[in-house]
Amino acid sequence: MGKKSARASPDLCSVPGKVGEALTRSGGVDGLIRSLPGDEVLEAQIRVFQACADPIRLRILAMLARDPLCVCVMKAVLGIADSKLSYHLAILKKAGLAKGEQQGNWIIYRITDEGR
Amino acid sequence: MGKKSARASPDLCSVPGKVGEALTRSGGVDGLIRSLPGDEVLEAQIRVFQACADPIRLRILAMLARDPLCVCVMKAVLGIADSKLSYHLAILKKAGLAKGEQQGNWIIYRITDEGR
DNA sequence: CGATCCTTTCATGTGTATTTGAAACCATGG
DNA sequence: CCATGGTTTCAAATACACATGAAAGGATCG
Repeated sequence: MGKKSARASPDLCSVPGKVGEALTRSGGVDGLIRSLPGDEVLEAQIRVFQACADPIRLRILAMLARDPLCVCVMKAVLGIADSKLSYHLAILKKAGLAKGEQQGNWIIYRITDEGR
Repeated sequence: MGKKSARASPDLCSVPGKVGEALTRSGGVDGLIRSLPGDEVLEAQIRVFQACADPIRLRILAMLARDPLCVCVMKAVLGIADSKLSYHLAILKKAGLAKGEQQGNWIIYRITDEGR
């Protein structure tokens, strides 16, 4: 029994020849499902891609790739409000692309290896 | 006049020594602004990152990286509605990460070099 | 301690991405 | 030409990311 599917197999009775062959080679629909990356892996990747999907954040990364900078300089370059900048920096931090380090009165941000 | 800035220079009179040196080396705030990527470049990058920032689309790319597939197989693997799948495929196409080619009754999708 | 500068948090408003189901489109076979 | 299976388009509902200004935190210096 059950040579075809664990998941309710929809009308896959007929697919183009080449696709069918490749599909069989990959272990059928079930094999394909198993070969996909798990949720945790996906979430980590998405956090990075999502973090890079914004013009302000890309500009921040471009700046930090040159030199570590404090928030006030980045603010001057980007011409945006403090809170806005802080919001984007937090996203970059959570994605592991940048990190900030307190130095006296300032916080110096630098890009991480991952971010580069 | 204007040795300091085209853009209204906010209080950059005092930044931490190291940051100040690096900033000078990079041509000051204005130099930094000029060194940033232009809007068109950013938009293209964002389209790609944005396209990758979704679990369904990442799974689609993972599948297509193995073999070209028709929509019906992807639908079976992902277990989502047709229209939803079509929506995500359109985004991947627009970002240049995948392309579809009509073959008889089916449309075979394959990953592009960029997508890989 | 009080003042000041740098930075983050909060609450709210706004727009854009995603979901969903119905309807339309397209190619094939009877 | 009509019926059918595969795929996309459309319009309306929902969710989520981003923007904004006010308020709060933290460190330094007098």
